[in-house]
Amino acid sequence: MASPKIQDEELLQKLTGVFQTYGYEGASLSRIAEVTGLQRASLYHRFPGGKEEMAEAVLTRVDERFASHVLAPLSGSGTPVQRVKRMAERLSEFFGGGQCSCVLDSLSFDTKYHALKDHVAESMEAWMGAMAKVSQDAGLPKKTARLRAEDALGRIQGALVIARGTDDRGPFERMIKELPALLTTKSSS
Amino acid sequence: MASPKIQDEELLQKLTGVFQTYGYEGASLSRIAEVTGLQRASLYHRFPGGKEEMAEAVLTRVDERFASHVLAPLSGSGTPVQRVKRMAERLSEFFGGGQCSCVLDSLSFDTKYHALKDHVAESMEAWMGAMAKVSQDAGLPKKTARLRAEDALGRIQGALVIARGTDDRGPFERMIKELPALLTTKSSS
DNA sequence: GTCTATAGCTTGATAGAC
DNA sequence: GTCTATCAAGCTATAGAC
Repeated sequence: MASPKIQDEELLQKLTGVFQTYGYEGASLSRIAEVTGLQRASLYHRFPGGKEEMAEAVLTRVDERFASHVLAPLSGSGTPVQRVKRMAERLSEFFGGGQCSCVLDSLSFDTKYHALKDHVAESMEAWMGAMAKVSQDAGLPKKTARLRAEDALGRIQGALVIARGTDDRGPFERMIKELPALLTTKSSS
Repeated sequence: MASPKIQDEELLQKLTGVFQTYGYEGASLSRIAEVTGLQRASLYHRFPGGKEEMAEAVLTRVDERFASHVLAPLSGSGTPVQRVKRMAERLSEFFGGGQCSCVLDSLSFDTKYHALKDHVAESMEAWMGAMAKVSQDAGLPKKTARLRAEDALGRIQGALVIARGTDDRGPFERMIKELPALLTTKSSS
């Protein structure tokens, strides 16, 4: 065929959804084929490395979208508080107001592919680094900023776990509102 | 045989470890057989309902151990702050200082067994309820206490996700220290 | 209560036609 | 680039001996 049945971007988007919802082991090729509309053999044409390559591609795309869409406002214009507020808005969009799980959670359980866990660790590190930076911009000491960034990532991940477990997105929404103060005020809100 | 090759308590303990580490789909019967020392057929004798029953049994045991070991101090003697401190100690023990994942996370991803997610929701609710109660004992208004309990569960789950993802248990340890203030002080610490 | 053996299905992955 | 057909291996689950 001249053009693919499904474009890379849409393919990766659907792949991400499957890994978010079912985790690595639960994301069977049959399920992926069903969701994407491609047969298993076609998936191997797009990802010769199989499921491992699919998961890596998903993490890489999430890194990129996170950097360019969610974290970008952190190093943009405005006061640190304003920047974190924009980041929090993007974050909420990214996770569908809390109804989507994070692949850094769903893909961090043990599998036979060790490289996956390493990638997850790097993604978390990058995420925390960006948040620590804006926290420093807000005038917090370096070490304090780092701790706040760790707190922030923890709250985000925790709120997503609660949302998935209880179908209550309230905690996620509150966390989004509290994020600016958490990352920028000198004494915890 | 007169007595089982492995006692119920130890069997459930090992089962819990497998579900924590690999999630529901990743917890294959081969792996469970290997870890427990029982053959697959023997596992079906102990759990006629198969893997679904094993996961349910794990959640039920976690509920019990949580209630009797971790949450019990919350309704015990002492000031609310002292009670939360004891709970936090037990919590840290329970999760090996952060190196174990929580089955409420690992078992909350979509599977074909819907009842699992319902059980997870109930367990989270019970956990939050116990924490909200001690928070009320500390003098916080009912609604505030509930929000603090949601925050607390979120921080715990988030810290465990970070620990699994980055192999850094620092955030977990800090969270443990901050838990008493989070649940008992009138304005967030 | 545990075992060996096995059934039947699903998995991840490959070969080759179009 | 996608497909049908196929493979070996893994999976959950069961039957029946001891």
